[in-house]
Amino acid sequence: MAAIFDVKNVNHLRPAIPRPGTLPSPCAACSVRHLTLCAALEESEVQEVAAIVSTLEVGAGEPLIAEGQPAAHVFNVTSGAVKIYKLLVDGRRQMTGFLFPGDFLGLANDETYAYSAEAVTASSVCRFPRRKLEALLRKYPRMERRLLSMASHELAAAQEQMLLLGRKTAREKIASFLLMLSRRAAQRELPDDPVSVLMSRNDIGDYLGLTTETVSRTFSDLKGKGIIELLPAGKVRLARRQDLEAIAEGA
Amino acid sequence: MAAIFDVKNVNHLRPAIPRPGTLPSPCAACSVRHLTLCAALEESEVQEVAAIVSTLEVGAGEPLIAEGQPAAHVFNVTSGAVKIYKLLVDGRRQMTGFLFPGDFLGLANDETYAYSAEAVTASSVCRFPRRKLEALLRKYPRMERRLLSMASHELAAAQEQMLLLGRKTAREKIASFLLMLSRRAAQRELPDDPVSVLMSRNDIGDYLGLTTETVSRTFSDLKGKGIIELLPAGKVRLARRQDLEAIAEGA
DNA sequence: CGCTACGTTGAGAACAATCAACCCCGGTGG
DNA sequence: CCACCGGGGTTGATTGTTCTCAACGTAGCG
Repeated sequence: MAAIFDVKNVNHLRPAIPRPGTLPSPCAACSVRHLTLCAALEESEVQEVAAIVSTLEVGAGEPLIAEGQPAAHVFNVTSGAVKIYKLLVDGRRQMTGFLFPGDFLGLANDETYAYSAEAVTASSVCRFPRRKLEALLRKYPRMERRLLSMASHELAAAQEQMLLLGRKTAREKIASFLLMLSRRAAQRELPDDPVSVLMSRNDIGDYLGLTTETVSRTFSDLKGKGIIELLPAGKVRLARRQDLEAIAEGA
Repeated sequence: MAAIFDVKNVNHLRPAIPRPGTLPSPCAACSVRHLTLCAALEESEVQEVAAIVSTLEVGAGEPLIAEGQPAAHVFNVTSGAVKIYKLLVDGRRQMTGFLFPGDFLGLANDETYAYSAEAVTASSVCRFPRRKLEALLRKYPRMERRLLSMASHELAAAQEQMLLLGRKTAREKIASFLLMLSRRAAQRELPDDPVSVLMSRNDIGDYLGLTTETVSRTFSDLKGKGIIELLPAGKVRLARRQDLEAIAEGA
């Protein structure tokens, strides 16, 4: 339990390619640009972004930001998977999101982060100093508009998640979760039917407001009914997607 | 139960002052401007906003927007209280927010609203045609920045609410709810200690992921312990705010 | 004056949490 | 090489918080 609090030290973040001076623009080859903030920019403008970002690699389980820390940076996930969460004083945890390539994190109202973030699997992120990004946003209103659009999308997702947390049963939550993963994989042109579930049962529980045991039991139950199949390496086949969708919507 | 579905017809929205031609600028006297989108604007620019808004009055319980409808307008609450919510197919409802003067609603990614909204008490709202507002945002980037700031604030609130829904007990939820109402009243310079709880037990339940009965029981319980006092007209005195805060945070 | 909507309280049921045992796997060190 | 350990996952038994069903009180309104 104590381990969840070990999110203070963010010093083990390492630059991806530790060869200053020989760095090619990390943005030029960015494979998720069409999904991110930078989708709003012309090729030439991307250069300016490249000038202010650092690319970082984070190992599985390593912290990226911690709730309450000064919000100095904004991040963009470029590979892997990141989880963001909030804690109660006694250690209860609520995952507020899983982030995949193209998703951003670190927007803050006041001067500190409102949540913690840590890598689920080995991941890379690009990091923008907040001040410099703000300057860039002022220069390129299209970029700001893009950010607003992304935030508004996040807001809609958050409301969907509130519906799930407040009103869905364990079964409905798991069904919704698998479909969400599948849809997001599809958006990124990754396999969406045997869908890859990278996070632990415990992480899933903390995302859905359930315990590990209930998550595990519910997976088994859905498997028993032939609605899903549990494959090796965390893959899940959505054998009867229609049924899964009906369950997710509360039918 | 069927009644919750009667949110289709939004034709009973009435202009506040049905005397076209003699309308004074509704924005000039706007008492919540410092809390809204328009906080970003100069006096002269507010004129341009005034040119595109309509002011509407909505009676208690009347719908404002319905999930799935074409998202033609964005709204700003100027008086009263509005609830926004999502429904499951069988009628289960999750309130995703209570809105007070200065709050906005109607941001949409795609072309339809992601949630329904209805007045809790008699309220007034100002309504922006979405297209025209977008044009204005393009013209005044400060306004767009203000909107981003409001959206990002909403996002933080949504994450806090996810923590509540997924991980707090009934007691903690009610304590958090009362403190939230108190804080928001204070922001608006309204009485924040005997705090005014305008919504029904059922609405509160649908906001906190509880049933009416549990909400009622939990209020009674907190009253029994001397932590709150239930006064007439839906007022609640936070007799021991410290304790309430400790409960809300899970201590 | 009776109706309906809302709130409160009680009794019992149910879903998910808790406590606990066990398995499997990968890593480590004897 | 294998025994040990720890983390993650599964399953079982039991508990408990919240839901459900039900009754009743009260206030507002036609």
